[in-house]
Amino acid sequence: MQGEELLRVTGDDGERTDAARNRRLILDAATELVATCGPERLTTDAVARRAGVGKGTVFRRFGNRAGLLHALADEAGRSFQHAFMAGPPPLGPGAPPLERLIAFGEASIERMRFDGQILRAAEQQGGPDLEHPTQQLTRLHLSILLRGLHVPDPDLAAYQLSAFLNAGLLLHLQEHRGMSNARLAASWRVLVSALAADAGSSRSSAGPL
Amino acid sequence: MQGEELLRVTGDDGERTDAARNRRLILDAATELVATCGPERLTTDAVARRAGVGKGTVFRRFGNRAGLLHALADEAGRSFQHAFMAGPPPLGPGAPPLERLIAFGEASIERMRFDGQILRAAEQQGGPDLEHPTQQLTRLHLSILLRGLHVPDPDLAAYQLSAFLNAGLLLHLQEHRGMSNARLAASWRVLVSALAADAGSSRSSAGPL
DNA sequence: TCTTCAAGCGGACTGCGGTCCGTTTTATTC
DNA sequence: GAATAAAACGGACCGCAGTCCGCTTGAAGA
Repeated sequence: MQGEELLRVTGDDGERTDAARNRRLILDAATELVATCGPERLTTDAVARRAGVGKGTVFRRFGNRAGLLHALADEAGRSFQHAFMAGPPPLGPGAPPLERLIAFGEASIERMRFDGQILRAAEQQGGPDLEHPTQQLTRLHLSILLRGLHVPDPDLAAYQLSAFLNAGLLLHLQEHRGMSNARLAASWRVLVSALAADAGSSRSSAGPL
Repeated sequence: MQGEELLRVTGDDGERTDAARNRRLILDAATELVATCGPERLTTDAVARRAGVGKGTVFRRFGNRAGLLHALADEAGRSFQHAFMAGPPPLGPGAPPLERLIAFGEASIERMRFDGQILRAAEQQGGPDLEHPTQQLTRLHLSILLRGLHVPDPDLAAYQLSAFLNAGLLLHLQEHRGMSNARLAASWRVLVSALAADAGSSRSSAGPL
């Protein structure tokens, strides 16, 4: 009967200390297992066993296997996020939009070398979660740059462009089709340059860029 | 010791008659079940039971659940394939490449209304199979049209464009983001028109289209 | 410190995808 | 029609994702 909805500030977040500790244990265990056997062999049983927690705890913290993989992918991608949001140009702020877009694509393609496996595993587990915060942030970044180029429907164009940058496709082209990063980057450059040129020319009939 | 590698022609294909009969039984059973409960609730056990065959038979014929879903999707998409390969323009042959590209995108977007569910289910089952014959045919079609527009790397550009036309993305935009088919089609038109204009202008400095 | 109870915990349990292997069917040859 | 070998069959079996529910822990108020 006393203040039903009382606020408990226990850790950094509204998370109990044992819960926070277990979250870290699980993430660390998962990271080790991925490093050992690759993401596709990562079983929730193994993670729970290695972390010394019950299986239910893994699912409580991360919802499902996809959530766990996304959490791992996010940790891996944090430095990339920082690079395009606050790092040096042309990837970070300071360069003109088209150059930043080109740099973003090139960096995404390069990144597959390191994070591709985990990103693909996260994507393929139950269909890519297009509304995951990381995905949203990526698209927000793209749409701002596209708006800077005066592309007609930048939000939707951001979906289009990020569809091409997904890990499943890029890794496939690199591994199974043997395409070089240079070739992938060139095609990306053609695509975004075409969008930019088209938008520029339709805005003022003789737009130079 | 007698002719080890002897050729047996038993049915239309190199398939035994019981095998062919069971393939049809399984496909019919799966089609009915999909119509009843939707593709995501389609279990291989249920298909086998309904078809009156063993579970092993389902897997022998179709490899896995993804294979079965792809087979269903292919049946559903056969008329679409025919439309863009041999139907009336602008989707079929006879119209200029840019118009056919635009029509192809519009038709793909419209198609989701009918085949979207199955296509998405097939995609999401174990990651989209980019080298599935149907996918290859789609990209071949796109790359031919793109080559007609003198786009630099048409094979790769076909991958880019078909990435945007995948069912998971289109259905998400339609259902979860409430985007109209008109809006999706408009953005598609912008994209391919930009590619065409860019390729045309770089080929001859004052290309009119 | 003691009480209270929401939050967290964990492992047995369920359902489904996929495999395995002994049995049956089919087409061919003699 | 009998023999034969390959192909197909089917259901018991296995591994893993995800759920459920009774038990434990830890934070807040008294």
